[in-house]
Amino acid sequence: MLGKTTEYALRALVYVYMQNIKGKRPGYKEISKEIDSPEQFTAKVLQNLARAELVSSVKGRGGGFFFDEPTNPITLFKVIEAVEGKEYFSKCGFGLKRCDANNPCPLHDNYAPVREAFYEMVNKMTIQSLANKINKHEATLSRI
Amino acid sequence: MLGKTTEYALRALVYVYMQNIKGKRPGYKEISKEIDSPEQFTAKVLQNLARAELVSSVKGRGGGFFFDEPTNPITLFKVIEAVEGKEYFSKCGFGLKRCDANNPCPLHDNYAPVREAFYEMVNKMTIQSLANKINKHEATLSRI
DNA sequence: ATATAAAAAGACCTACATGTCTTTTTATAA
DNA sequence: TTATAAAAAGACATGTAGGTCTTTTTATAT
Repeated sequence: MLGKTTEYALRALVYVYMQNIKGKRPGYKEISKEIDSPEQFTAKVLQNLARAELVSSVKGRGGGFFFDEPTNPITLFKVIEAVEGKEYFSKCGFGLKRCDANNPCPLHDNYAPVREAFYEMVNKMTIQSLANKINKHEATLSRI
Repeated sequence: MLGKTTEYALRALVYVYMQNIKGKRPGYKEISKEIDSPEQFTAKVLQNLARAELVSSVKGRGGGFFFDEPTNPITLFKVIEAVEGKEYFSKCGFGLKRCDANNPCPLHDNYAPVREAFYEMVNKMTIQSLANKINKHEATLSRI
């Protein structure tokens, strides 16, 4: 359902947060190696996330990516919105230009609750909560 | 969530079924006009659906698209599978190669029920049930 | 038989997501 | 103050979904 770019973004931010907790600021080379993503493309994705102010970065020796306020939770929704665009959760599943409760497509009534469940899930889950699961060994970031 | 190609496929099949009920076999020109999709591309999508045996066609004068056994319901799942590929409902939402209940990604537990709800929905809904909603004026096929 | 109207087929094109390479900028260590 | 290590930036390349055009095949009406 999500594009590869969004997958890289999520994995990268989770890794950055996990390293930040340890007092480190990883660079894109380290990040891409750890999350198994294309190096240069990952750098670009992180640049875009930095521009969208979802993560911070410092250039130069000892630089890297980090969260300015690690306690300020970043929902997956914010990441999806930044990468996939604002319409991701609003466009009609049947492809109609105008589709709402008043003028529904034949999928509308059944599709809406599914999309709503997805929406609520990504608004509940955060980069921090994903990282915590990994730290508690309840989940993994590795692709092996 | 679904690609444009799948949207065209669903709208086209619903239209074909609605015309079949009236004893007609619409061609791709008529279909694309009615569902507001690109003519030649719609022809291709319908050819692929015919190859996948989700719809039948006859060439030549008076030809067009139709369902061999209109009473045999076609789930949206079958259409999605044919257009998007078999992995659509199985690939990991976090991008991990191996991700299951035993070796979960940090999204897994929360993502699985959302995907399951989508899966059940598209297995319950059929081309016929969508068409019936339109015939009962409970929904519309038009993009206006 | 022939003309016609339709789908089938396949070459080609376009836009965008994905990915790579090179150069520039900048912060810090030495 | 110079060298270095890092991100930023942007040009370039590739892959794939989406879309168009032309030719071929075939069923049917005449």
